[in-house]
Amino acid sequence: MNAHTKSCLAQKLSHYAELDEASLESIARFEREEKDFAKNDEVYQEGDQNIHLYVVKKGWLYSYADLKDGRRQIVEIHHPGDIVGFPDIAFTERTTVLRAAEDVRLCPFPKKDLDEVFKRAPQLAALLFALAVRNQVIMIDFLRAIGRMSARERIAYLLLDLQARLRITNTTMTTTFRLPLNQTEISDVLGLTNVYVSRSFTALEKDGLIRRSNGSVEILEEDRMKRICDFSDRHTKLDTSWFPDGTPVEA
Amino acid sequence: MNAHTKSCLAQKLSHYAELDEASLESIARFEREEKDFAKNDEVYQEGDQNIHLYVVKKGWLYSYADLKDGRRQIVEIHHPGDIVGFPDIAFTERTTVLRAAEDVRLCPFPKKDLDEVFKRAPQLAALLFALAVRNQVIMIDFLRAIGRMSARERIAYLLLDLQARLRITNTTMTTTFRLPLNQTEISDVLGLTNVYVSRSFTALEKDGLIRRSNGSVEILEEDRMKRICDFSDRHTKLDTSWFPDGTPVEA
DNA sequence: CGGGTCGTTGACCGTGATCAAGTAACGTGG
DNA sequence: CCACGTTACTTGATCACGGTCAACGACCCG
Repeated sequence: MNAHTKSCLAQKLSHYAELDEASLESIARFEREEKDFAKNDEVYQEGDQNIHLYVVKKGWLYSYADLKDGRRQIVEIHHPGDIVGFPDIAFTERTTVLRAAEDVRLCPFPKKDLDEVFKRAPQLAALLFALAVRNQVIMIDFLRAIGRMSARERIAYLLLDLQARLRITNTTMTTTFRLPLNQTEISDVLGLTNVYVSRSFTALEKDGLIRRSNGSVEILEEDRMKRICDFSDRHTKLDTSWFPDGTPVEA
Repeated sequence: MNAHTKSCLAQKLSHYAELDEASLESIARFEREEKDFAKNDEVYQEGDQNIHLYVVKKGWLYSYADLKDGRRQIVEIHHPGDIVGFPDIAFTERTTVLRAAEDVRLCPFPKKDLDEVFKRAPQLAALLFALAVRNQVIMIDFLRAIGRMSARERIAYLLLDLQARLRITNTTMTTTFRLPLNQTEISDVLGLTNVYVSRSFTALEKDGLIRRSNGSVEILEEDRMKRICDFSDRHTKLDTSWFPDGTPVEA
């Protein structure tokens, strides 16, 4: 693969900063290998050795944590262009399970590759750092949603969040998007039950806020939705002014 | 300040890796300035310009996010030796409010200082990166707690988490620690109400799991507590094997 | 056609929220 | 010294959001 052919990852990262040569080369190295997984496959388990990171090429996945008694919390949803596995690089073992929400294609690469990034591509290192901490902000927002919002508000929040994330790579996207998660999975994202997700979805639909049709969601009243759950988009803007070298840009 | 006098921050970071010269110098630069804040002072507000990071020298603080209707979620508790503000460095504005839980002393330093770290001290950059992503794991654990645990379990979780964190810098600590948060604040951490925190605390005490006396908590049955909430310590171990240079150590 | 998954709907229940009153500890000023 | 406000915690009574259990229909695929 040519370092200048923009992969899904390069495209997502370029959205935030004009990448220098060293950075582009590193990214290309991340995507040398490809591996496919079927829907519901579990790429790794909690407790597995933790050697690789994964670039998502195609399809949605999610990471979840179990309680011993079977309760489950989905803690992150992964889309094409995301790098999966960062939270675990500080540990030798996986702390969550990674499962394919549909058929997916991943690019595994060893986390040891990162030391090269830190030594040779400080700009990319800074960008990865920025994305890692941004993820934390996104999780903070989710914490707030799960800790303090009603079921309806949480669903509104999730839909708006997904929409904002998908808009980064798909700039033409309007208000409709595919949602390849069933209601049990959604309930595990939001700390609810599948039954109550169903009821809340129906309620939102009756209120004219959204419309559903076979696996897709349309957000009809974005503004009202945003007011319901006090939504703020953390995805489109990133402050890169403190980055070293390269030609940092405000995206 | 001499780069080799171990500050609270240097001490915490050294716990994870043997720091090289460049790294120690950077750390010293972080702590040039000192500033005191009184209990309940708000160091910064949501929406403030976001120029500084802070090293905590003394006292507890917490970061919280508000909903418009007054509901509040505390998303992180900060202890001496922590660096506060990382989640926001990817943004130009603050996404949370930082408030002093008691009288505190902070060392503000400009986030622009980080570009030097990325260029000159790749080892420290990697460590900060590791700590940032570890934070994400800690938040994942909290998400799971708030999304899927009962009130009692959440309180058990919080107490064990605090204990594990305090043990990093205070290795002599046994089972008792000071808890300078009132029950309303605890309820805002755990997504409960102050009333129910009170009831759950009383219940845990009646069960013989903990004991309380004026602002301190003693964990009487650590093992049983851990089983209740399926606790795993994310604080003591860190995988530094992928770090560049320096002399990485497994702590 | 039969079996699977998924979403919906109903009836009932329980955890934890809400509202409210009461107590204890503390500092303040007279 | 006491009257006072304030803040923190506790306890009780009631309520509601969302959980639980169960039945049913739609759809898909073999």
